[in-house]
Amino acid sequence: MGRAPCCDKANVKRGPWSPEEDMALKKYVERHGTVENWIALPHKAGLNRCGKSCRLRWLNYLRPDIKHGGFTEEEDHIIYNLYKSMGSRWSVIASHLPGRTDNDVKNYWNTKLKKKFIATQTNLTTNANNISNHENLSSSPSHVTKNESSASFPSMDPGFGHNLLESQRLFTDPISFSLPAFEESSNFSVSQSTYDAPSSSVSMDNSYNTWPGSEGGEIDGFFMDLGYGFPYDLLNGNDFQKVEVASGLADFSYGNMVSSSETRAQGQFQSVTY
DNA sequence: AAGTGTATCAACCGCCCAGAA
DNA sequence: GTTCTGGGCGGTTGATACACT
Repeated sequence: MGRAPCCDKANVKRGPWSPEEDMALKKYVERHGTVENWIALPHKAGLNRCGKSCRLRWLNYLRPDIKHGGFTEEEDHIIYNLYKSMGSRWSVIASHLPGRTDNDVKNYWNTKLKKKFIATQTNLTTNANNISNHENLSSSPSHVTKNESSASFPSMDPGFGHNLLESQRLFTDPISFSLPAFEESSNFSVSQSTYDAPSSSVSMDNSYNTWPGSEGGEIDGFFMDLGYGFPYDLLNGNDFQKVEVASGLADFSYGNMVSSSETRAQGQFQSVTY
């Protein structure tokens, strides 16, 4: 059996709402507090609109507690994490973001965050693919020129703390960034730290808030900073359980955050002499 | 300045589900 | 138990703005 349409689509106005229509809808809802029957509302409010359209207009635009645009970094992180864990359940995701609607979140994801997500995934894949390139460099001459390194080294993923243009720029210009600062306030522990640089032996300082050699401007590198704050960064934006440790690169484990001894994230940094 | 491509976002479409009849 | 109805949701479209050539 077919379903009866909610309204006579041929005889209702469609398209953008006029300020007068907005006013009429707003007045009606505010006067009645709640709407018991959206289908009946247009007639009562004197609107020549489909009831569903009225509901959508109210929920997504006219509601007084709605926030428009200007998503914060924190909101980005929440959306990203929830999307990773539950997929495109926009209404559930939106319920974690006061003042945001499912439509808003959905649009924001589709137009902006998805690109960041794809960039992240692509970058991680590129990193993995470049590992062998990097290993090959260990037999290269000790000084790596900027051009050579651009061709051979993976780029830094700038994470969600950076805008997309910056992400894209870094992606194609892998040695133009500075080392990200480590924060001390994490449970992160370094189980090993080895790295065979073409020109020198480099290891991570065990206090992990400095990158040995960076002061001299000779070391550049990347870390899988996905923007959640270290070390949470490395747990998200990638299937942490399945990341293979890159041989010959820095190798870290997160004993306090995961139980599996096999669970590791990879980090790597490169030596570049300008 | 004009034409074209791209990004953004409001709005619509159609399906699913729960509850009422 | 079946049918009908409205609410809710995710996917998609289309108009507009903006950027680029």
